[in-house]
Amino acid sequence: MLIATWNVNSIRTRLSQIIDWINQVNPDVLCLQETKVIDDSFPVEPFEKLGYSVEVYGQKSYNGVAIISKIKVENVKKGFCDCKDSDQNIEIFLDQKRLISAHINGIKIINVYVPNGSSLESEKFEYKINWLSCLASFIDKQVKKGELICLMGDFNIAPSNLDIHDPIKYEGGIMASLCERNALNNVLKGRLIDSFRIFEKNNGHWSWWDYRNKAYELNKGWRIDHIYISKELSSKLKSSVIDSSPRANIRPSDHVPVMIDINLNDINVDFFEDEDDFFEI
DNA sequence: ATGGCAGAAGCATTCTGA
Repeated sequence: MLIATWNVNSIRTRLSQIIDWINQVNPDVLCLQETKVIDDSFPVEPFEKLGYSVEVYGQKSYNGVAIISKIKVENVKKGFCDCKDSDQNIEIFLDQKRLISAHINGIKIINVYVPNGSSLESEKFEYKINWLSCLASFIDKQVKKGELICLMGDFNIAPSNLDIHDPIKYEGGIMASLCERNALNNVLKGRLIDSFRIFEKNNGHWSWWDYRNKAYELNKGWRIDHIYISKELSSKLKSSVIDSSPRANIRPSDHVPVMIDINLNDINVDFFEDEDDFFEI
């Protein structure tokens, strides 16, 4: 089962590139961020023609997430709908469409577009940290329900200095601060694993290059797009890779796809047994 | 140290992103 995530920076501008990439890679599930369209304007037909169903949660101009899947999608949820008793007031998160989740093949697929935060002094930074706190509550709930989780998307955080081309220059700044890394680790709590780091321990692997200053030509990138999986899934993981090739396209997104290949042959049975246990509680 | 590039809205220029 191939599961991918890609911040496409406008679904309408990037549509043909996304279709080309799907035809090359043939993912089972593709999670998109920064679609930048209201749901009625999302171009669903090109995906449906290729045998995919499309679930969208978007808004005008900014943000917007979508799940595109060849496998049956169930129990679609939009936003932090399961966080009512957390210590966060989720009302402030309702107008920014940044999270969509669903069950696919017995796995809870959670697609996120984490706020950028602008700078550490900004009000947007506080929003980012609060948003991540709410995400932590959301994940806590899923774990308590016994879900197997695949949490992916644009996190706008480099988890370690290995994930920045020049960690000295950017140390402590936006996307690299201890505050953001702590907030991310509070989401993961050790129970969700960075799939990419299971296979690759070295630096030099980027998922985003700034449009400015010839960042791509100079390979000055960051790894800020991630796929986190439940510990229980890690032994089933066959690969986790970043496909940097679409960054060389004409008019590319500034992000590239990240994907995992996971062997689900013997997972569903275990999962549904666990689910029965859960419902008896 | 600073500015730089891209997309949306909408028609000149501003806002936002990372």
